[in-house]
Amino acid sequence: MLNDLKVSELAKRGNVTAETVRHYTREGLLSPTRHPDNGYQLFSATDLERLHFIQRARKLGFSVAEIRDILAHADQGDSPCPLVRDLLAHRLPQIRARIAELEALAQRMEQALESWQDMPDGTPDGHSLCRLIESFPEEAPCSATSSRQR
Amino acid sequence: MLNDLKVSELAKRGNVTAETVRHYTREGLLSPTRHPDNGYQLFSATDLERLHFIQRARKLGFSVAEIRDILAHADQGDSPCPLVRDLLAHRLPQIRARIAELEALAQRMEQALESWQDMPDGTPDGHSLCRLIESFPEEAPCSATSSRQR
DNA sequence: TAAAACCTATGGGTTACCCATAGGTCAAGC
DNA sequence: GCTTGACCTATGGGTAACCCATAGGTTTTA
Ligand SMILES: [Zn+2]
Ligand SMILES: [Zn+2]
Ligand SMILES: [Zn+2]
Ligand SMILES: [Zn+2]
Repeated sequence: MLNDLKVSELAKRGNVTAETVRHYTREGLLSPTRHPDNGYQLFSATDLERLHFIQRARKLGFSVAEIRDILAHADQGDSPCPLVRDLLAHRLPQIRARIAELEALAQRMEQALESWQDMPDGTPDGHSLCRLIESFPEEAPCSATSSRQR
Repeated sequence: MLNDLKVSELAKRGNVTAETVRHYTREGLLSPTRHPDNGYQLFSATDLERLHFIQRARKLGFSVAEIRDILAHADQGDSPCPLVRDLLAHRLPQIRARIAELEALAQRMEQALESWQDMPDGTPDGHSLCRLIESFPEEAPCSATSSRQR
């Protein structure tokens, strides 16, 4: 059996850093026992399965907090499936919106670089700090690029 | 003249919150004087121009730390234009890469939701926590969604 | 037996703010 | 003159998912 893995051993098998394993443990996604003599954390084969599960869920965009909730449901014998479907269905349009924001930002950046090709470097005077940047409009207070996800 | 604005007055004119003005001040982008009697921060018309400049730069994707550097160059009479061009040229491909990551994530999410339509909700047993999530591969350790920008 | 490699816990850093708290200041109305 | 509310101040904690540094104990290896 694959029992009694130490932190770095579990990390190696899961292809993550030991710090990541400790992080998931701190956040309650993994619950190792302790070696009675030295206090080292001991992970089981089940924990390795959980780690693989966590990685799959992370790759689908679930947050660590959400995965903790999903695992808590499963640990209680309660089906997490409705929660899982709901979380993903709600997150997807947010990701799409974030992509649209970043696409708009990238286009502003490209337009800036392009229009700057014809402009010489300038020295700031009393009212101009950098004509390159000032040549761009500001309109809405940059909420398009700074809004948080979720 | 528009001198001697208090925090919330400058914030209102710049269409940001007072907290944002304080944040920029803490970070060294704005340098208000102090009212000798009550210690209130006093912003000038120049600070309002700087705030507008900051917002234009934020909208082009510059970080607060980068804008502080740009302003420092300008304050020393040194042209920030080369720095500005360089920062944007380096940031753009990173934004493009981030967009590609999020696009890949969105497609995984869509594929998951689609394939889940045919799957019933399940109850976790000893080895399956959630068959929905487990029906998806893991491969690379989810670096595609968790890698930091910059 | 001593060094190398590993473990522990704690706390600070990352980004661009937001918010809560406690206490001082100012304008207006009574 | 005084209360009330709106404003100001400084401090510190929160966000997401980790990474890293430190100090000290443990295990393994030479
Ligand atoms: Zn729940
Ligand atoms: Zn499920
Ligand atoms: Zn510089
Ligand atoms: Zn310039």
